[in-house]
Amino acid sequence: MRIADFNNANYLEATIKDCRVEMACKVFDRMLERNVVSWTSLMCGYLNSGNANTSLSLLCQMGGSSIVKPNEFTFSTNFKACGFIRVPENGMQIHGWCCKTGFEWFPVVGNSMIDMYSKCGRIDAASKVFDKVPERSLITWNAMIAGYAVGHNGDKSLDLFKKMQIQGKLPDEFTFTSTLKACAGLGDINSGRQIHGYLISTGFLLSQQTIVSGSLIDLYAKCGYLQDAQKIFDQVERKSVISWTTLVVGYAQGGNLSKAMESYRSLRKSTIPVDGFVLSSVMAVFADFALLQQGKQMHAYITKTPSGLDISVGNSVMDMYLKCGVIEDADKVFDEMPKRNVVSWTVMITGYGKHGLGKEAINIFEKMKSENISPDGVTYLAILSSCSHSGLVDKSQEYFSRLQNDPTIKPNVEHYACMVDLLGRSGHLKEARNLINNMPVKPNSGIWQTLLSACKLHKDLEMGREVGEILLKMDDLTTVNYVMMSSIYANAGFWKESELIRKSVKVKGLKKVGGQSWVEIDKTIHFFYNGDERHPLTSRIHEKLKEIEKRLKEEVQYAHEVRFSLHDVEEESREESLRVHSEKLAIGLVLVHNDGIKEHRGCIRIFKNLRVCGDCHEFIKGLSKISSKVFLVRDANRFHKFENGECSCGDYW
DNA sequence: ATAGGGTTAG
Repeated sequence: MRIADFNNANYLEATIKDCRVEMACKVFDRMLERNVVSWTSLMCGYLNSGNANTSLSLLCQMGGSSIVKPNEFTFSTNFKACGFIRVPENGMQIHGWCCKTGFEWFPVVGNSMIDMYSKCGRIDAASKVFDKVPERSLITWNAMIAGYAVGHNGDKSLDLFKKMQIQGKLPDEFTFTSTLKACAGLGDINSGRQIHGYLISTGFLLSQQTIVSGSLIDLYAKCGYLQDAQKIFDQVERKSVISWTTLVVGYAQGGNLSKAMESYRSLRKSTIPVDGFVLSSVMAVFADFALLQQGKQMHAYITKTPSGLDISVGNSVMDMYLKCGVIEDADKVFDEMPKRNVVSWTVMITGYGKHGLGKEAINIFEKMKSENISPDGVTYLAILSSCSHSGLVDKSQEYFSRLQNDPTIKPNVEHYACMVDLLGRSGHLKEARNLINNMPVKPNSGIWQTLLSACKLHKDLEMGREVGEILLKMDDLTTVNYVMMSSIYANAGFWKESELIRKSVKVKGLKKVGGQSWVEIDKTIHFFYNGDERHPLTSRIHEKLKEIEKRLKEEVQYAHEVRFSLHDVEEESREESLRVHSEKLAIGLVLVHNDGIKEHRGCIRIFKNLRVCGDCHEFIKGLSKISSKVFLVRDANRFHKFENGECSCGDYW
């Protein structure tokens, strides 16, 4: 078992390994004479069983000894330990120790330091070490190229790849896999194809087929060339579960659900056992598509399979239940997990937040401490957005200052965007603007979009104009940016400007994502576009919707008015809103289907890829009242639970 | 006893 696999290994295996280390430790304790080799061996033992912390504390003990001194083997082992558990602070200390003792000039030490800093996300520190290495071996180059590739500096990986060849170093299969990863990250299919060519001509594609093909599958899949990915996959003689996972994820991320499932089924038919990686990947597909029945079925399978105990698998099951709107089942999985990590807690906080259960999300956040798990950047994002979904302004400011005072986390633009959103929609536009101006990170187009939608909500034409200009300079390809600007002008009565902007969208030929909703009935998923008439029951659906609208007008004074939602980041265009929105069609189908059934249990679950519009929101509210049914709608942003004429979002979304 | 590569969950 490689160290990197440990997190996902099942517990039985880990325990066996642990027992061996325990025995080794007893032997070590009874040794009369312990030299640097016995110390280092023990550290390696712990590290290989995933216990990096123990290795580091042994190094500490060694530091207090005047008899044995660490050597280059000891240091590189512990750099690996630091990289494994991502503790750059410890790594830097050991780095200093190496400098004092002169070990920094040993090739192994330099190489492992580059790797350590890269794995800890300190890419600048890694490159400083790289620059100082007196004699760069192939391993040195590879470590640095890999560091850049995983750290989203793919262009630098490719630069180094060229440089090393100029200096006469021949790349090997390690170099190729890292540069392929760089290409995949950059979406640079041309460089990727070139490297594919090298791999064929150098023979590495055949000699290292399984791993190298894995990188190629990932490259083609990430760049959207699924046919090429499939072709490579088909040619691999000894397919590994990794190749399979890469392909499944590739199809899923390309939106091709049926191909993703087809690949997974072919893995199950093969003799290769599934692992935690592929299980959590497939479960994530069910979560995103809200396929509750299939998710449940797989959950049942997971409980019978060894890797079902992996934390990441449990986390993905929880996330699936939450994204399907079944909080109770997620709770149960969470409570019964044998071990939880920071992701487990974050999944729960995010899930509760999206259901508008801000106070419960806060409870979960505070409970983390009892298990000695510290929040990370994503956890803070989860709690901030939970507060935001529930309108808990004070609480979110409290958590934001906790985040700023947390020395282990650097707030990123997403954190600031969350605060800008909260300030902006509560009407503190100037403060929101100031926050952007004074934050230590570079604003992206997303944060300006957030501020712009707040300007629109509060009808601040002056700031809206200013922000719109900044935004369109950064991103003139996204339709919603124009739509928002146009409606800010329209709201202020500047019809000409408004129309001008709308026209420029048409001239540029920008496209937007179409609205799509779906519903699961008796294990079948029915998808609807806006104005979709493909469903065989379309005429009955339309009749049903008309009947409801008539009753709504009579009974709850529902007016077919188009109310602008707060975040119309994904607002559907005017033309589209004249057609029947997809969520109404999905609801219509459920009601038509239910006509033949006397009793139906539970709530009706609808899913949508964009945000629900104001009109549909009012419609479902009214429908929940006159029908005495509960509707749970997951849109792109959060859940809306419609019950007795009211929505859990409090009309504020 | 040591250093570099393909996949996963928020």
